[in-house]
Amino acid sequence: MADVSTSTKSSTKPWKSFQVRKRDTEVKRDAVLLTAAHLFLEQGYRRTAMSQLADRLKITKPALYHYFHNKEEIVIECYRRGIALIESSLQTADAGQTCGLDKLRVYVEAYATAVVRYEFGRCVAWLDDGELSAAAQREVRSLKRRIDATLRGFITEGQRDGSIGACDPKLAAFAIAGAVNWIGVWYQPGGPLSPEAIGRQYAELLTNGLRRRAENA
Amino acid sequence: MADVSTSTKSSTKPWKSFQVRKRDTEVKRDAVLLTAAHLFLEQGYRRTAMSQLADRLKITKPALYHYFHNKEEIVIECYRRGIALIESSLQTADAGQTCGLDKLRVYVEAYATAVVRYEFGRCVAWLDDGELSAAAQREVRSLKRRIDATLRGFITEGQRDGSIGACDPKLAAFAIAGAVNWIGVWYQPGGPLSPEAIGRQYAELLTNGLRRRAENA
Amino acid sequence: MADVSTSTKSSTKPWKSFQVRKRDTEVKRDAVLLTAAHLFLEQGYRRTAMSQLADRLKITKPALYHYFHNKEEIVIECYRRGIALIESSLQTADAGQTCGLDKLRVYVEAYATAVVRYEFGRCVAWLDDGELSAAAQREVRSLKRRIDATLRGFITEGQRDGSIGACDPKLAAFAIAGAVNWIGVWYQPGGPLSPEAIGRQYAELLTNGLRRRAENA
Amino acid sequence: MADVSTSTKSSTKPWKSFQVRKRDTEVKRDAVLLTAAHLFLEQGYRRTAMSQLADRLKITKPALYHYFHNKEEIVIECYRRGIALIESSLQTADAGQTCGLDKLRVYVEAYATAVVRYEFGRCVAWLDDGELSAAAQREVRSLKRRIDATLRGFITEGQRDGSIGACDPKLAAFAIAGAVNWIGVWYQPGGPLSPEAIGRQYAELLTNGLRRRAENA
DNA sequence: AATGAATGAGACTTCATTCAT
DNA sequence: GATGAATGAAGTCTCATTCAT
Repeated sequence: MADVSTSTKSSTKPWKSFQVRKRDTEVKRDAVLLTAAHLFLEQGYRRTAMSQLADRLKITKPALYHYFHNKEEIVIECYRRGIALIESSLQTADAGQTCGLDKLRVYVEAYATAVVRYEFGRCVAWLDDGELSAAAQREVRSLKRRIDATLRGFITEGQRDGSIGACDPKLAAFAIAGAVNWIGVWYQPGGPLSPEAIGRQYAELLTNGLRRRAENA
Repeated sequence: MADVSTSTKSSTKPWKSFQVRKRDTEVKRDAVLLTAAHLFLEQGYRRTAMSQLADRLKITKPALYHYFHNKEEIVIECYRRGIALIESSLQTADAGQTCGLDKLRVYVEAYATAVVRYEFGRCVAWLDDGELSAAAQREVRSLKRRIDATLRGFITEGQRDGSIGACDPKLAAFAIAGAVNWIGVWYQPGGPLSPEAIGRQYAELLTNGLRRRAENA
Repeated sequence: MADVSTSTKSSTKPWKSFQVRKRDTEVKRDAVLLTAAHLFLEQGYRRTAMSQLADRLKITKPALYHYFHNKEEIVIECYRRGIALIESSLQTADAGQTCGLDKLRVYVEAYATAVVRYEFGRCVAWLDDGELSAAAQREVRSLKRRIDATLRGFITEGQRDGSIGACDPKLAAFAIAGAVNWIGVWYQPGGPLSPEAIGRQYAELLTNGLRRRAENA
Repeated sequence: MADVSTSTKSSTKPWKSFQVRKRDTEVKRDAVLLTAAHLFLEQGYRRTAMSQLADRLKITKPALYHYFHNKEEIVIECYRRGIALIESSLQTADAGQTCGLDKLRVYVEAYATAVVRYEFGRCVAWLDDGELSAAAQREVRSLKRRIDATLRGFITEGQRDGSIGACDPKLAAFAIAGAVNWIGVWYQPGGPLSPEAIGRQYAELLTNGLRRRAENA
């Protein structure tokens, strides 16, 4: 922020242009969201006080209200970003697989990788949407239901095409989603494993299980 | 309430014996805990107000403080009961299996069944221990660590004895624990599946995976 | 409160009976309302802070919330009491007059007297109902409309029976209601004139005007 | 906005002359005051936020502070304009009447007409001067006292010259002022009655009353 | 054992106002 | 002159907890 003058292209103007200021605002909104996501993941939505958030950002409490109307709007935006990130991650996942089990594996890998990689993804996965207003809940639950439906769909498909054994698709989908969502509880950025590695192992475990397989271990 | 003495069956004693009174107290403490567990699971610890708990029990708020010193003591006791229930469930699980994979399967089945069956088990699995005091956290985390260690131990053992394929034991244990703990999020008593059935399926899925197996599907 | 023991009938009981305690609560609720009415009339609803109210009552702020759910509930109750007092005052007013002008005079006298006599009446007359929630506004405006309709009705009746001269009944009703409602602005209890005297003079002025009349001055 | 110079008619001058600029400023100050008066009358001084005022004027909040030092200065200026308008209306009223009653009638008509006609007049009549600082209050109350004194003076004069009957001049003045001030509560510009018509009827009612008079009905 | 009343700490939010540009 | 950003003070309300009875 100190060397803003050097970062603007035209050095002829003595004050920040609208563009720059608007960009600044966006940057700060993003900073608020990211810090909030961290705090929410650390402590939960309820226990995170606006003053804490303000302190960590080194701004005053009312300044937060410059960027967001209220506390809930902040979580909702975290959710929205997470939903978008997860959805775009999942879109790449449904192509080019031949059987239900393979589709499932690719899908789970994409989902798990997104949850690991993105703070906002972890918010969607882990935060308790019971805190949200009815309207906001609908938005979030719609995504979750879609993911759940996709999981069940692949499982049923796999059972039909013989790639997946007998099981209750509902229960299996719950187990898979649970394992992935739980990542939000333990994952700390900076560990030795890359998001992709974690995603791959999760997908492997949840589709093929732990048992050693003769053919493709 | 003034003439309680007349309402007891044995009119030989002018007031309830200590024994009876103590038993009454125990019964009420239990009722408090169970109701609290339900509320905590429904809404989370933070969002559950003491007044809500009192209302649902149809007693007054200060009466709660007769049975427990404070709100935290209530969760801690929920945790304790859950820990005890889970541990006793797990104790039966390590006997008579020959390979790591089998031990793991039996253990996971016992763990999942306990989480499904007991409200207090679900509290341990699902409630955020970040709400607890440092001392209480240690207690809870000790159990969780023990479970985690056992899971990892079985996985490593299975990898040594050839029953389990290559994978990161830490990650696999996280995935398993996550899937099971997540049960607290979706499980509602009264569904069509028994706790045992759910436990069995979870264990099956998390150890053998979804892939159809030629030999023993 | 110090001599409560002497005010309870049966001195045999060492603690206040439920009855007494309940009565105490009612007394305090009333005290809150009356103090609130005074403050609202002095400063308006908005400018009156709950802390001010608490201070004047020599209790703490949250104690107020023991008696009323929120600030609005307090004004609403002031309004309700005022409405009841005014309505019962007005009920005695419609009997035994022969012409519209006389009915009007008696009615205005009753209304003005009620506004002077009762703090809560002045609240209804003077407080800005724009502060209230939609539901509460309906309640208040219903009364005001009823009063307005009655005034207009008497005026039209008087014009038909010849006791009242030509004028716009709507405008006349506004003028009368305005004069009476304005009492809330200037009236201070403890002045030399009794509420009845003020009511009588208001009614006289607003119906017969100031002009000296030969026949019955 | 950057090329304002090109949009002015006389392109001979590179920037607006002081005169023009001063006039612009005056125009905008006036716009602020009028909009503020409307908002204050609709919602009261307290409930009207500076941001609301800025929004309705389609300018930013700090821009308001270019024209006025603070919120209070805005109301005070509304009051001042209202006072001026009312006073000049009243000055025309004391001429050429022979008895106290007639003087009163003409005065009341002028007062009522001014309150109806001018937003700022209604501000003086209706706004609660309790919001103002001590200094500002003195200014406003001085006007109100003057009006009150004049009303009382005419009433006493009328009682001496026989045109007005027996009554408490103080009370009568209150009633008259109240009826007129209350206009601010219900009057909406654009109704069927002209300000003059309303003023005349008010004056008639408040001096001669409603009773039909044989001689000059 | 149990109650109604009360409290202190702290949460979220609003708003008039000012600052740097 | 005007803007976006920021602030301090204050307000309403919640809630775990305690006191006197």
